[in-house]
Amino acid sequence: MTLDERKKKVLQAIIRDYISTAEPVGSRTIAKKYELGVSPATIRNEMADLEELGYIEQPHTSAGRVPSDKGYRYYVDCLMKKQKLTEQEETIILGRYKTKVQDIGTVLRQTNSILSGITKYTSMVMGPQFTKSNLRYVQLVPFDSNKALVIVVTDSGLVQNKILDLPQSVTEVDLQKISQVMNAKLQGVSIDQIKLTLIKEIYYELSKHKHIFDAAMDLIQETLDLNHEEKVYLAGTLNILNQPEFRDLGRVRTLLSLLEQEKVLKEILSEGSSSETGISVTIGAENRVDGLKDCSTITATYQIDGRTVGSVGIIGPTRMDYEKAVCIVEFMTCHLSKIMKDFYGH
Amino acid sequence: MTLDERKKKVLQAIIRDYISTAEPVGSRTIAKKYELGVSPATIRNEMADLEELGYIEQPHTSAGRVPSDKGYRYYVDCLMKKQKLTEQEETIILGRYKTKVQDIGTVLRQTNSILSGITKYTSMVMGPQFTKSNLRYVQLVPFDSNKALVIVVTDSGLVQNKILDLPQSVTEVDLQKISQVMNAKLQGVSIDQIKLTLIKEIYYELSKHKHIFDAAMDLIQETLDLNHEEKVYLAGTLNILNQPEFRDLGRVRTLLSLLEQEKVLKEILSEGSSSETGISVTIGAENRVDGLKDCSTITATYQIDGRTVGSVGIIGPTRMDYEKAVCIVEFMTCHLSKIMKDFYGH
DNA sequence: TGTTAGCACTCTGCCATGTCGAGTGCTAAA
DNA sequence: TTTAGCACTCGACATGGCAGAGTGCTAACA
Repeated sequence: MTLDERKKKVLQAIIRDYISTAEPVGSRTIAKKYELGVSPATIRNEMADLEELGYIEQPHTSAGRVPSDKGYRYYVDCLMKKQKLTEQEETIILGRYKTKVQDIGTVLRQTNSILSGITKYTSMVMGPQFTKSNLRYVQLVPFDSNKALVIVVTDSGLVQNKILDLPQSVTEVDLQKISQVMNAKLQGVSIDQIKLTLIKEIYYELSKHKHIFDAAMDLIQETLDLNHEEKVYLAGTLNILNQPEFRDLGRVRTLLSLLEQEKVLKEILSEGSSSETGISVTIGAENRVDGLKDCSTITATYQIDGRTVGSVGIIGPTRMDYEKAVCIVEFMTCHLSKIMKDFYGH
Repeated sequence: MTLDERKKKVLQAIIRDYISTAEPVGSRTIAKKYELGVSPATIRNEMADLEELGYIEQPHTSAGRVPSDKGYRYYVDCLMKKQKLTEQEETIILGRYKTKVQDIGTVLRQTNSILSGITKYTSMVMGPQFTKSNLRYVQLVPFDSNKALVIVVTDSGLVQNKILDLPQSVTEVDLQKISQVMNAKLQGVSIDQIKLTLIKEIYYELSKHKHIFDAAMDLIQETLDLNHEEKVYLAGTLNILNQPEFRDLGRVRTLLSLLEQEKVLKEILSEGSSSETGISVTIGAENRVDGLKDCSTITATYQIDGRTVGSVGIIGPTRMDYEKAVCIVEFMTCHLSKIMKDFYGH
């Protein structure tokens, strides 16, 4: 189903115009603004064809045309030219990062806020997955007479902590000992795998210290039973209020309450991870999440050591500036990968 | 400026009615719904008086009356009866808490979400202030060949961490030593005070270890230069979309973008901390934050060991159900104080 | 003196109506 | 195949009339 040159041009003109004005676009406008060298009447004929093929739609008789999801899809796949950010835009973005990388959460938050600020859409960033990281360090610290604080650090820089109840008999020295054994056995192992195999070895090691054995095993179990949820950062939710398609309060509510659910954000972001090119555009009804049927998302992943560890995405109306947005998302993920590389410096 | 009995009753009826219907209330409605034993005409006279005194207002001629800020203030101070939650409501609230307290952030988040869920307003919770807590434990952990992770734990259960660059010469053993010295000297001291006096002692202690002295001092400086911002949790922002006074998108945008700024939230919450009773109601234009002039806030503080460590608040339209809301906020802070007490168990 | 009934008046919200402009589809001519 | 012309459709907007809610005022009443 390939379109002839002129149809492509008309479709492109419609989409470009609609993206920038948010108004149904008529034959006259196209003839005037985009120099196709033909009269409105001719364009009307082309438009009738395009409508029949499903690339554009008419909100009602005697209104202009509006791109359909299929139209956007064609645009994204075939018509859109891949842009590059200008030198200037890149420096603006880079300038917004605070200088020093001190912790990974801050970097992700910054990235997120820059992304939503530049694109004017809503953006999300998902951090490295805790369970897929390797354990770097475990420490049990006495907290008060009958509680201990557990700190688990992964090599992707994530730190998790929680407080455990401590059996009476366990002393500070015992905690130290347990920490040591765990570190010795578990360092460098991925959090995922720890539960399965290695605990036996710890059993063996600790069996030399009979008096705390039972208590210790409970503690280790609890220690590793951490909150495995990876965090999703969200920014620029209010940007949707500036989109004319969200002048309706009901819609705003629906979308915002979707965005409050981390589950949904993860679902959106997981879309991209399957794609080979790393960047993925989902348009309107292609979205698996109900209630996002008139939104589009662009997602991409970032890497540490070539290993995909997280993703980044934006959400906007289907009338999104795909050309620009794709290019910004791409730049941000690249840069994020680069930061990670510098930070973990191999 | 004390009102006679009947005026009080009329004002109370107007406010009650307006709170529940959000419609300007007329003399007829009051005469019918609230049994004052007089005719609408009489009530009209009373209303004219009340309007002259500034307790109520008329949106336009031939509309009913609406309470003014002054009217609400009088209601809150004099007319409102202090309610108590029913047994049943209390069990519902308590039931929403997940059983085990594992970390302080989770407790605060839960409290927040319960509060906004029950009141149907937007709620905020501010955690213990990091700088006012006492240091419980510091640990420098090697992260990779030239970085270390610092973990600082306070006795209010806050954990902060960040990554530092490490000078070449410092070994794992050195880090351990530095941690030890810091723990020995700083445990139990409030974060506020650490910077001022105690660092000298550490200087002295570490001067025995000449070879790492300079590096160590830098590290300690950096360690203590943590992010001092206390976190404010926000929940139920979308609840405002259900309030008829926010049917207007512009207003929604103004309010939501205010709520995105942590600074503003802190300003709101700080209101209450000056009050003696612990609970504080701010109505409409009383609000210092511009853009909150047609909102009311109710804030209260919670304690650990009788020491005020954080606060809790809700934001709603001035047409807020003060009676109910005050009572819920009060209950929540009491309960929060109780949780804290159990948790830190003295 | 306080309370009430009655009445004229005002303002909003709603609906029906009419008009204007934008845009289309169709047809016939170039 | 392209274009000009024309009739038609639909939404946006302004207008006017009407109903309903509520008030303020006045005069009568207890």
